[in-house]
Amino acid sequence: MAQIATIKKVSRTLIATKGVSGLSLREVAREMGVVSSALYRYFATRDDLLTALIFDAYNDLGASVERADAKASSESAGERFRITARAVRRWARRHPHEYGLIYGTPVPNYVAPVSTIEAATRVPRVLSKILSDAQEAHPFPLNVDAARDVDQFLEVEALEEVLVDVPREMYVRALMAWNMIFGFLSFELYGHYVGSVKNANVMFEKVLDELAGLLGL
Amino acid sequence: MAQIATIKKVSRTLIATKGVSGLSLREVAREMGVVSSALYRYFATRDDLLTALIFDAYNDLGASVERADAKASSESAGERFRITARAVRRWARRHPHEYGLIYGTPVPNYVAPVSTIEAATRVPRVLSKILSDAQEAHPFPLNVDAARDVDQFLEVEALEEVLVDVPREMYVRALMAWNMIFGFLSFELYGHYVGSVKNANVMFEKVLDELAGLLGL
DNA sequence: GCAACTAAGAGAGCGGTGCTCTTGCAATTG
DNA sequence: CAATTGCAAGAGCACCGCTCTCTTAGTTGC
Repeated sequence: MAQIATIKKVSRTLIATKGVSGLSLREVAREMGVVSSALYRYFATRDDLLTALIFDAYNDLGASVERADAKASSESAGERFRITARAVRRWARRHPHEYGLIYGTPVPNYVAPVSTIEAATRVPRVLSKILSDAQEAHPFPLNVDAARDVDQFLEVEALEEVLVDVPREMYVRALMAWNMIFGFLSFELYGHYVGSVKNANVMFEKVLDELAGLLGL
Repeated sequence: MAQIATIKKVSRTLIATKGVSGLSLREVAREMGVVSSALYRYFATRDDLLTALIFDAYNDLGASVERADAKASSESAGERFRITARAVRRWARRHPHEYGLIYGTPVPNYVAPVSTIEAATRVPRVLSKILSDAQEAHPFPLNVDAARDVDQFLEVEALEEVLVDVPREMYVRALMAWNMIFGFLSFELYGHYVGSVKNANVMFEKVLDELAGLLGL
């Protein structure tokens, strides 16, 4: 196996057990039976390795969600929304540290490269497709006022690339739903539901119900 | 000044400039003109120092929000909700790294002590009071079904201590609103709105409008 | 078939980290 | 005055990211 792939694989298992702050190049090297300086031939810095892992995590999550939606193509829009949202959650719970890598506190001075941004839109794209399909099937009565000034605070040109065929009236709620899903997972994974939510599975379904209502699904 | 207070103060300025991962006991000691081992008399470990800072951050945020709500006591419930939510956001934007300390990726193996949990409920308590006041003033028509099985997935006994006089029918939406506010801030502060939201001030107001609608405010 | 080049790891070392343990000093107390 | 206590200093351990030079193994070109 190419060394780069091995390094990333070992790093992922290390992150899975000790968290991202517990990832050290020296330990990766030790695990590989190689001296630490050898790794610098493949990753100039620890942050470069993290960037590669972030990129992979976005794509892994994106692929999982795309797969889930593809399998649910015959379902109703509301069901597809729930299925894909559950796929996001399942991935997050299975890879909590990789989730933290992409949706937790960013490493200081980290600037996402363009390729990462691209990978990060895969989940929103899936949710967007469901919205536009639903809107096409039976249009949801929308408040036209909501579309008037969205270009004042949203990057409509960029959003149109992701929210294809989604009416502008829905942009705010669509962003909210996206945000709510990941906000929920952060709260769940980071322990903010301890003492208030005892069955996150059920609570998540309730949240999905509310979001579906908000989105007219 | 007591050494403990000095250590925390220096730590806070250090965190503000270099982030939480950039906080080192040795640098704190250097800044104080003292040798690093001296600090271990006051904090047995770096994590203990962080725990103290987390506790302070929760209380600082809680006090800010309580103050904002107290000043808005004559306003309508909807306005109070917006004012306190804005206070949360203002605090988060002014103390992004302390925000990360409490709502970002937790340090591995970290377990919040009871005192911290108590401090963490100050914001929810304020939001809850607004809800119960509004419900008292003019009751919001609630779906009684929503109250039926909440004890199946929520810690109703513990929640009743915080959500005082808030009808159970609203528990899910109340938790969602709380979660949405912090989810929004995490997205805003951690750069997930780059490329989609260009004016977070306005977007936040739109989100508050939606949440107010959801809560009947 | 041999020389030249290249890819990849070894090893030493720098300055940094959290943390421990022993030592020394100074103030306070009995 | 003697004893105790509080507090900081200093040395040192094992780890970290990262840099630099050196050696080895393999490949290429003639």
